[in-house]
Amino acid sequence: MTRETRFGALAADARWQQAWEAANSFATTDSGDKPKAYILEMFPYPSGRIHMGHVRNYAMGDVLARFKRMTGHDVLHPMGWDAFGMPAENAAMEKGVHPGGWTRDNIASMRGQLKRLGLAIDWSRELATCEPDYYGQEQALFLDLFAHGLVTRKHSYVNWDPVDMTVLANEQVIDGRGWRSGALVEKKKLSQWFLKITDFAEELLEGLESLDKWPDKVRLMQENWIGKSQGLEFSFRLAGGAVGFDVFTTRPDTLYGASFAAISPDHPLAEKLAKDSPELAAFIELCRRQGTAAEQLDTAEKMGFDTGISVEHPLDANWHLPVWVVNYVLMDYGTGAIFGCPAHDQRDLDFAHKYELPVHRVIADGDETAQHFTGTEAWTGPGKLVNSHFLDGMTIDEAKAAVIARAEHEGWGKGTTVWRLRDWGVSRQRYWGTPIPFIHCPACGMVPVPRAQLPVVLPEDADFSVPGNPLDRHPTWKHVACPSCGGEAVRETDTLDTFVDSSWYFLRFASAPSDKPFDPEVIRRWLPVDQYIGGIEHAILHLLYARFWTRALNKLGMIDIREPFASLFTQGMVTHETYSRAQGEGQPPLFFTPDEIARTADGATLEADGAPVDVGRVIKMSKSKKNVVDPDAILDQYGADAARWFMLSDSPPERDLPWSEAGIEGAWRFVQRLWRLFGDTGNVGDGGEDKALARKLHQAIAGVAADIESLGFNKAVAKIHALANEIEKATPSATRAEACRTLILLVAPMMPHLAEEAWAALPDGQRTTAMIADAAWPAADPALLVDDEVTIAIQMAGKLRDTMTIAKGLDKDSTEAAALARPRIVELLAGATPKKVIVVPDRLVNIVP
RNA sequence: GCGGACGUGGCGAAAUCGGUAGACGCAGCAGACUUAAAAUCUGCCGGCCCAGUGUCAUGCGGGUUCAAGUCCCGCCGUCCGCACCA
Repeated sequence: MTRETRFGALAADARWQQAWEAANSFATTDSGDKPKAYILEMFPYPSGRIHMGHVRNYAMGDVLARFKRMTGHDVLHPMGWDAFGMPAENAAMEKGVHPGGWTRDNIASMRGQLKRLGLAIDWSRELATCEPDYYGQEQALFLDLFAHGLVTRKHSYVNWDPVDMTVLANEQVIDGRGWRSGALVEKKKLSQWFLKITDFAEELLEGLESLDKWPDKVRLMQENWIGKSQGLEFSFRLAGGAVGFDVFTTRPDTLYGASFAAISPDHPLAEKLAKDSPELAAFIELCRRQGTAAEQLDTAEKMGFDTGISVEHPLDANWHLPVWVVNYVLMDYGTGAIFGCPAHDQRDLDFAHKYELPVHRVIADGDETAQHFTGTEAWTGPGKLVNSHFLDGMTIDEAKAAVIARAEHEGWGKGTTVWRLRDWGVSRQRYWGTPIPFIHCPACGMVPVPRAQLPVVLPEDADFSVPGNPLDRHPTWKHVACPSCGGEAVRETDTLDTFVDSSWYFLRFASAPSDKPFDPEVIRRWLPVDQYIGGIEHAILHLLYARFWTRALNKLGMIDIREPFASLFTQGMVTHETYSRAQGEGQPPLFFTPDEIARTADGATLEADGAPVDVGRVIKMSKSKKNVVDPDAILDQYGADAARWFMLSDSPPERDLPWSEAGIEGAWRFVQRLWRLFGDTGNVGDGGEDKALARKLHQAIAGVAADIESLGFNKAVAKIHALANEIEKATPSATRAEACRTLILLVAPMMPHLAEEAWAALPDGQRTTAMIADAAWPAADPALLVDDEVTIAIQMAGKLRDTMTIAKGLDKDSTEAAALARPRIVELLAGATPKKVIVVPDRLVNIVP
C-alpha cells in the first residue's frame, strides 16, 4: 500500500469498519481459556439521533474493551436498545406514527451512527427491549417473581394526570403539574402492581459495602434513598382505653417531652373523623391541594386541626395528649402518625408556637441544666435527660434503650426499623411497554398467563387519537378466556415501568436462548459486569432496581451473583458555551447554535449579520439552549478517531467535558501528526540505540496501560502526547523506529482506524497480526522503567535553592554530602553548620540552617 | 434544612505515598518557511519587582510539620443529591 502524506480519515473509517465486520473481529469468544472481561455502557434510549454524551460514553467503554482484548481477555462488549417508553407514544399521538415503527426507525439510524464511531462491539448480541423475544422473557421472569411472592397488588395513592389519563412517576410531576399536559396532578387511589423491593432493603443497604469499586457518591445516594431509621413503634390508646393508633419515633428518649399527638390528613382515623366533621373534611381537602414541590415546602405554613379527642401518654395513663390532624405528617412514612415533642424537634416547635401548645424540655442543652425551654430553635444535640422520671441523668442512647426495653416489657411498643424505601410500583397505563402477564377473571380472580401462552404480545392496531391507555380501549385484545375456568375474562391492560426492562438486560446480553430468559451456566461465565459505565443520573433508580432484580433472581436460585456490576463508573456530561441575544422586557433570550456563530478572540458574532452575541456559561448540551453539536457533522469533517480522541482528552472522565471547535481541531492536528510519525518506522538512522528514548517508550507503555486500566483517559492522552514529542525530537535510530511502531499499538484502543491504517502501511515483516485489532499490547521492559539518574531538589528551610542530578539509589550520606558540597549551598550556608539535614533518597535534601 | 463533592494560570488540567506546583493540551504572542494563505516548524506564555535558581502564589483565615495543592480546624463560594422522613 502506498502511503499518503495526509491521513484520509473518512476513507479509513469506512474501510476498517468494513474490515472488522467482514472478519467478525469483535465476536465474543466463549472459549473460556482466557480471563473474561464484560465491559458495558448503559444502553441508549432510541430517541432518534445520538448526541455527544453517547459519543463520550461509548468511546470510553470502547477504549477499555479494545485494551482488554489486547491484554489477552475474552471480551463481552454488547449494544442494545432501551426501546419502550413514553416518547414513542407521544410521537404516535402527535405525528400519527406507530410507536413500533417510530422506535425501529430510530434504532436503525442510531445504529448507523454508532457504527461510524468504530466501536468494538459484538453486534450479533444486539437486543431491543420492545421486541417480543425480549419482553416475553421478561414476562416469564415477572411470573417467577410472582410465584415467589415478590409481586403484589395493592391500593396506593398515585399521581394521576387527568388530561393524559395516566399515572405519573414522581419525577414526572413538576410543580404539581403533569410534565406533558400541564394539568394539575391529582392524588388518586388505584390498584397497582408492585415489586417487593422493600423485602431486600436490608441486603441492598448492606450490599453497598461490598461495592468498593463504585463511586462513594453513588453508594451514599443509595444509602440515603433506602433510608434506614431505627426507633420505637408504639400504640396510643384513646383516653378512656379504646384502641387508638400506632406511631413511630426515632427519639423514644424524648417521650416525656410530648405535648400532642399528630396524624396525617390521609390517616384512616382522620378520614373516619371527617365523616362527622365537615370542618375537618375541609381541612383535609385543603392539605391535599397543597403542593409538595420543593420551593413550596420551604415556605409552607405548619397547619393543624384539633380533633378534640385525646390519647393516653404511654408512660402515664393519666396524662392526656390532644390529637391533631397536621399537614406535615406524611401517610407513607412510618405509621402516618407521630407524637409531638416541640423542645427537641424543629417542626413540632414551630407547630406548638403557632397553636400555643406546651413545650417541655427533656434534654439538657450542653452543660446547662436549664429545666425550661425558651427560644425558637429546638435542641437536637446531645445532652442528659431531665424532667423525665426514671430516665433522668441518662444519655440519649441510654434513655432510648430504656424506653424501648420498658415498652417491650409492658407490651405497648417495640423497637423497630423503618425504611424510606418504598415498594416499587411498576404499573403504567400505557401502550408502549411490556404487557403485564395476568388475566382478571370474575370467578377466579387474578390469574397468571400460562407459560405456554407467553409472550403476551402487544396488538399492532392500537388507537392513539385520544388520551388514555390504548390497550384498555382496544376492541378485542383484552378479551380472553380465563386460563383457569375457561369463562370470559379480561387481560391486565397495564404495562410494566420501563425500568423493569433495564433491570436485567445485562444478563440477556450474556445469554439469550429462545426458550428461557438466560442460561445460568453462561451467566456464571460472564457476570458480574466487570466495568459498567454510564451517567450519574441513574445513580439511584436504575442502579438500585438492577441490584434488586439481581438479588431477587439470586433468591429464586436462577443466578449465583448478588451484585450485577462489580465496578461502576459515572462519566461527566458534554457541555458547550451558549450564544444568545436578549429579546426585550419579559422575553426569553434568543439562542443560536454553535454553527451559526463565528468565534473571535474575545467574543462571538452571528455569521448571518456579523453583529455580536452574548457568550453564555458552559452548560450541558441541550436542545432548548441550542448549544448542541451534532456528532454526525463532526464525524463527516474530522473522522471517528479525532472525535474519540477529543472525547478522551483534557477533562477527567468523571468531570464535565467542555466541547470546543478549537479542541476538536487540536485532536485532528494530532491525528495528522501521528500519521507522519508512523511513517518513520523504517527510518533507523545508523541503526544505533537510544537508551534515553527507550526508557521513555517503556515508561509510556506501562503508564498508558495503567491509566487506561483505571479509566484515567486524560492522563493516558497526556502521556502519549509527551512520548510523541520525545520521538519527534530524537535523532533517527533503531530505537526511534521501534518507538514509532510501538506508538501505533499504544494509540490503537483510542484511535483504532488510524492505527489499522498505519499498521497496514508498515513494511512487511513488522506486523505481528494481519489487523491491529488482533494485536497484543506491547510488553514493558521492567529494566527500562526506572531511570539511572534522578534530578533532586535541594531545599533550605523548605525553600528550593538548588537542584542536582545524581545516580538513582544513591545512599543518604552520599546524597547529603553531595548537596552540602554544591557551591550555591556552600555560599548560602556561609560556613555555618546546618542544624539538621533531611534526606529523602531520590527525592530531595532539605537543609535546616 | 440534611447529606455530599469540588475550588490550582486566560481555559481544560497534572502533581498516584506530605517531598522541585503548573506535566500534557487549548487559546494567545513572537519568529521561520511561503508570492500569499493553509499546513508545518522554533521560541515565549501565573503575578510582582531592584530581573535573581529574587519574591509572592493552589478560594479565604489559622494550625501541625524540616517540608502542605495534599493532613487538621474555621470560614466563603460553586455544583449535585434528598427534602415537613418523625
